[in-house]
Amino acid sequence: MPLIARIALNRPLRRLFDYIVPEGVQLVAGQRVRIPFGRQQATGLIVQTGVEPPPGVSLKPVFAAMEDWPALPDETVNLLTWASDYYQHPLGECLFTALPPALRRGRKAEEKSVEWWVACDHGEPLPANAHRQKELLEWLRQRHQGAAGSDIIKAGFTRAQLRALSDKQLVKAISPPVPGSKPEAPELLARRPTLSAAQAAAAEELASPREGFSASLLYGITGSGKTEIYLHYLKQQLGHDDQALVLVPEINLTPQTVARFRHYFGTRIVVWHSALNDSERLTTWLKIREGEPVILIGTRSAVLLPFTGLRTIIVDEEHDSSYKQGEGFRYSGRDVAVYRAHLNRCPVILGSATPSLESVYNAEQGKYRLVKLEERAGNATPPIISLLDIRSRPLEGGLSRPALNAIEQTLAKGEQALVFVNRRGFAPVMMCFDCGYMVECPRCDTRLTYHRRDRAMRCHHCDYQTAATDHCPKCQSEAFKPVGQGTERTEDILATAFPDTPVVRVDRDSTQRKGSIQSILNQVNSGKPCVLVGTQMLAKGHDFPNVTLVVVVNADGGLFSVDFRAPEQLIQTLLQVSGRAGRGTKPGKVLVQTCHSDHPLLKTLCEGHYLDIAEQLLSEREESQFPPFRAMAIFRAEADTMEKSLQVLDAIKPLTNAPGIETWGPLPAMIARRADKHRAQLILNARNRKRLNTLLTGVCQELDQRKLPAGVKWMIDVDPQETG
DNA sequence: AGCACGCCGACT
DNA sequence: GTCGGCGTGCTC
Repeated sequence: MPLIARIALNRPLRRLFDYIVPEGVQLVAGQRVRIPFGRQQATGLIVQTGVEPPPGVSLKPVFAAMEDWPALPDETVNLLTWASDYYQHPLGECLFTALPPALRRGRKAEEKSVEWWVACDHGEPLPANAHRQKELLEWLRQRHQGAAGSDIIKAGFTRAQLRALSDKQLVKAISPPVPGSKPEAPELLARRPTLSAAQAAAAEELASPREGFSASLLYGITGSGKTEIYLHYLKQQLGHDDQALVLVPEINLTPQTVARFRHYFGTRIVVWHSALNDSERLTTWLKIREGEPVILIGTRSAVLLPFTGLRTIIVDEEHDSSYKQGEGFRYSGRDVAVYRAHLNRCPVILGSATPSLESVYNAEQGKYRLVKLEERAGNATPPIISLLDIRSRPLEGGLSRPALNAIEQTLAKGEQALVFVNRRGFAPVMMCFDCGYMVECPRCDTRLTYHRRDRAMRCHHCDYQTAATDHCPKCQSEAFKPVGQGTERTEDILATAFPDTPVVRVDRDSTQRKGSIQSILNQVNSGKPCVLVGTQMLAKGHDFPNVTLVVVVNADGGLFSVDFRAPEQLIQTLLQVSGRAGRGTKPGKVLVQTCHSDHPLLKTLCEGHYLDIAEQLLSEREESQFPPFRAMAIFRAEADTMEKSLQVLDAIKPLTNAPGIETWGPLPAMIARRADKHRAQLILNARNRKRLNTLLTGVCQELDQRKLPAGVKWMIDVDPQETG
């Protein structure tokens, strides 16, 4: 009786495949194998061995194991098996997300051997005109250990120069020195962040890894210094052989953040984010897999890496919606982190100034330990927030007279102002003032956004873009102008109003070039009066000590949205951006322009205590039976016609008919057509999460067997972030 | 996802 | 008469 192994492939198939384990081959769960699949070859991951062979299928044998060790340790296989079930995503695709791209594609699990060059003592003389070769030789001599070929190129030399030196036997390639983790300097190891009394008290309340699993919600107001607490915690609690994971939103993973951690932990800090190339990913992945005691700072996908000695997880800005993957394997990095801490019997710390309602609720339920830090570090005091009703006030570039006056006064005092344009709902579009036409995307149900810098109109939902025109494309009228607040227009108005002051725009367009964010930060950190204009990006993380005024151009975008999360997100954004004011010694002021100054949500915002607002929002969620009081999942469908999408969801709807589960829809998505796909959704709202999960598993099984109309793609989104 | 098999339109 | 379009079905 041959041994049978059950294998997962990186394919969108909700099933596994069985293979014969050849005589003399040892296979364990998590191991990578080469297998025949149809008439191709594929890389598979062993899920189970010693299974009953399925009746009536002739099995093929595994070609070979790709390593004699499991690429994924049991812990990681267990984590992803859970996640596959929880998020209803095929196991194979889930498991493969824990591999670096190189290993997914079937490459060997070893680093490409680096060519290492050293200078020789003797060799042929250099010609007098070979200046660069001479410089390269000098450069290499300086580094007595030698240098990797790639570093030589990075230093500005060329392959040809290296080759020329090699031909003259002035340099030679040797095997690279063993990197070996050299111990950090004792003085670095001894560094400790200095904590205020309030910070120390909060740090004290966090559970130690020795206590096994615990989840702490660190509620620390903006500017309270949560990072110092993380650093202190890791210094205090992490053993020398332990691994730790620090999750951050993509936008927060800046060189400054990493440098701050490196100051205390040196080379123990490694990073994981979308900008790494394949070989950097492989190198870091191998470190993690080999159990090197690193502290990994990473974005969402870092939570899936094959750690073997994980003893602490920190999720910074845990409320950030970018922790939820929006396509494919739609997991929440934060929620997976909590489950992983559970698996590892280790602590997880969720930090935020504006925690998600889910986490606040879990704290109330006693599932999370609530640790509060309500004092700003240093002498800073929380900013004063006030509403500025702009009904029937003339606006210039979105700014009212009182707001402009406040900016003027701030600048006159030698301080800095920040103008926040909440783009959600207010992007500049080109409109004809004669016929009312607004330029639409040909592939989506969206309006094109006007970008003045390059006179282009772009769709923010697909990659469509076109040149802006002077006339209305419909009626040829010349009364064709951008309307709505964009950062560029606001920037213009401010530049005109304050001609002697630098106006700095911070958004995706202005920071795309490498290093430009740094020059912006340098300008701001110089402390000289200036006005910062920007979107989301300004709300995150950065410390601008001389900013004492924040103006929110329009707060109303999220007030009346159909999305049940909109009010929470609005408040979080407003408080995060407010937190940019008064972080130094001078007090901060926040002006929120709105047409609804009597709106209860905005009124509570001014009273400023986030947990009270969260309480209010939670009672609204309870009343309308939304998460976290109910478990939610969405079936999404997309096809070349809306009819097909709706038809598939109509077919799914009766399958979801179960006690304790409400089904809403199907309805076209808020943006019904996106990149020429017509999208619809069916919302499931369940009293019990386990029952919902069981139901979804059954529905998926049924749908996999049914023949559905061609060309329709359906997917499940568990704990959706967006219900539009 | 790939990839092959299969059945209908414009070409050497 | 064939080359090739992408619809449908299968992969242990």
